[in-house]
Amino acid sequence: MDAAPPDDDALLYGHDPAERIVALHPVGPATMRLYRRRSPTEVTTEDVRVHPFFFLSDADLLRGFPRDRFQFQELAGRGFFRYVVAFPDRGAYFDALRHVERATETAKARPDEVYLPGSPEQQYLMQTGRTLFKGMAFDDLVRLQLDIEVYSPKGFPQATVPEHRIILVALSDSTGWSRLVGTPEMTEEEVLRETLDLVKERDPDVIEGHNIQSFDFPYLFERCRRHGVPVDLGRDGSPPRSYPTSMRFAERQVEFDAVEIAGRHVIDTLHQTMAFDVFKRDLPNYTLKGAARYFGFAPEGRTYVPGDQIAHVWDTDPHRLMEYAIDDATETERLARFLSGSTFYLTQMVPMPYGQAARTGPAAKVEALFVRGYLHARHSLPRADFGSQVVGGYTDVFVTGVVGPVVYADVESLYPSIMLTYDVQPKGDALGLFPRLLRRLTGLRFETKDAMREADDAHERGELDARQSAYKIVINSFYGNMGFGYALFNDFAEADRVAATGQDLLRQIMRLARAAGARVVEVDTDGVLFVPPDSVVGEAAERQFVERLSEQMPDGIRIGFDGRFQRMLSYKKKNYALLDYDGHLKFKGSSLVSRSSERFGRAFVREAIRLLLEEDVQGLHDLYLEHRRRIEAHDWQGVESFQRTETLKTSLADYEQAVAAGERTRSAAYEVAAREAARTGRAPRVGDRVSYYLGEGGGRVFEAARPARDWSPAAPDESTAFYLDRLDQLAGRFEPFFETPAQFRLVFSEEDLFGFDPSAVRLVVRERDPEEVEDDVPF
DNA sequence: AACTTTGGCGCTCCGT
DNA sequence: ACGGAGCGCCAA
Repeated sequence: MDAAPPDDDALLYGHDPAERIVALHPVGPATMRLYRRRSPTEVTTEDVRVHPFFFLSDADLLRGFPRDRFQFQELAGRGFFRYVVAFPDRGAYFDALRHVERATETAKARPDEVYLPGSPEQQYLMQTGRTLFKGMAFDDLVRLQLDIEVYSPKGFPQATVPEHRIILVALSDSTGWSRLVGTPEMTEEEVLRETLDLVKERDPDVIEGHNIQSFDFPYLFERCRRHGVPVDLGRDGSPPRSYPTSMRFAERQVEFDAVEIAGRHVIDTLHQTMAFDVFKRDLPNYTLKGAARYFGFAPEGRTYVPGDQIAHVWDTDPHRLMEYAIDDATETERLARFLSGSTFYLTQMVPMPYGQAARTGPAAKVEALFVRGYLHARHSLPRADFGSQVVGGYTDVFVTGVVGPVVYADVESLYPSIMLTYDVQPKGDALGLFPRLLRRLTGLRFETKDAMREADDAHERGELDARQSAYKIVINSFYGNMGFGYALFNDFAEADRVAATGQDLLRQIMRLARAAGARVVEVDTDGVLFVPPDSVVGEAAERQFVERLSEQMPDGIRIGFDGRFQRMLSYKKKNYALLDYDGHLKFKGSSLVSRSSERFGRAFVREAIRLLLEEDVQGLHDLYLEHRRRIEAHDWQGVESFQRTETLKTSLADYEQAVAAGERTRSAAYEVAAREAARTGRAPRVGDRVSYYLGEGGGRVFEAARPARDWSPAAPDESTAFYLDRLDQLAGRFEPFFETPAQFRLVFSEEDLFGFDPSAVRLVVRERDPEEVEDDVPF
């Protein structure tokens, strides 16, 4: 089977036949340039006329605006946005927006009587029903990787410091080509000119780099500006454009100036890595090397050069730095190949340029699909409802302590299944696109997964996997979109109905499992962890047990077997550890594995849990004493062992303002960042990570905190008292696992006047009866 | 300007 | 000493 997706579904893949547009960008007030791939190397251009447009609630709002400067059409249906208004050029478009703004007399820049469907490119794709990359496979793209090396003898490289300069640029592309630019004899200007010439010569569709948006590109452009080298990287010879934007990865926000290059796409593998980790929560860090090692993409025996030694290595052994740079480019290519497949396939569905699809969240993509569908049907659009969703997933824990064996069963695609089975549809969706799209996407995903299973070529399997995960992303976003306050097609009551039905189903599963003799340990949203009845022994029997549960579910709801474990340490809701049959421990929840804990603390908790699972009381006591000893002796691997690292969520100015207003209290990370900024003159950015430790001298944490890099093993000045407290605090988590608090204290203390006797200590399992909470379901 | 949701735990600060 | 509030990180 061809890895290219179907293109016969207008709703999903647009209304035009396959045409292989790889890029587009506005070139005038009323034109858009299309870049079409004709062959692996030939890209043709074509200028087309565009009509910037918006949706409007009331035609009267344009009364008095010159009639020859716009066209409008009344849309069908009783939606809120009942008119679509198109303009001959972007000047008229913006004039009209200002006109409407005045007419509505609101101070807001965007009166809510207008709906603006995205960037010019997105508008073009929406109104023509086109998509990018149609009929293409991922490998049809030419992707170029770029990695710069900067000479900065001391301190962080800064483009504005004259003596910091670009010495080396590694370039490679997806055809296997690669090149290094830079020798000790070359001037920076020569390096810059050759780099730009090579990029233009390779004519890539996509430029990729790790942190390229915030480091490589801004740095490169600034140095070019200083040398008067024109940055004509656009396919039309235009310079890059940039605009401030931000991306969110779960709780983390990253702000940067997004770079756009005419006719090409810019993909930052740092962002892709962070997006990946939102689901995995497993990466050691987000550096190129860290991510490459995690995924197994590091070239065998690759060269490593620590950042602060780049200048030194360049002076003494330039070839080593060259190997290092090309290894970086290789890793970037592998990372991008692995991480961008699903976005590539999303771009074939959603009317958005590739770079935009990589930057926006899933809700924006679902909305774009809906708006294109409604525009094509010439149907009016609903308005976003005010309010919020109330109901969420059901979570509870009934057993704490060490139990086993344990089986995890979950409802497959819980929310999508509910939405399909119970005919969920947001109230604004007059055309019924929601169920149609959901059904079609689900069908395509199953087809793709089937094809993936049958594919014998690993490469083809990879492509199909990327495609099915693109479907999955969109499918799962349908639910989130309904509960999103700014979504046109939101419906909080309907979102609540989905969540409440999910709760209902989960309680049903619990009852069935208990009735069949299982002990339910913990439930969370769509899955149940339970100890199977004594009669169920071995994987085959366990699977059969789950299958019987599944058979008792309503049609359309399937329960899957999602794992089996030797033992489990159940702590609290959403917090537990699982020991699989290979002896691997898996941790869940922030109280056991949070990255905000110090490394030594995480290691302590990990080892303690392993010992608890083995019921090794003597081992626990020894472990505790060993950690105490190390803290008292300053016996660390380095400051990394006990530093805390936090992400700055707001600017220092906003933080100070919030503190002054009494909206929040002072916090160590911001205080350390502020002191550092005052010292170095370099203001920290939102999303920056700050590492600090607690110095001796006491006081509140935010007062005693010191920058991690100031710590020296030669003169260790961390607060031993604080870290001993910290150890006890962490040990305190284990108290409920012991028969009595006194027994717990015996294990986690130094008092062994009469010697430590583990036989006096007993671990317990505490159990609560689920019936007592099984009240009526809210609906 | 852009923005998916609710549920949960632990740490820190600060007022009482 | 205790408990609420804010925040960061995590599960799904």
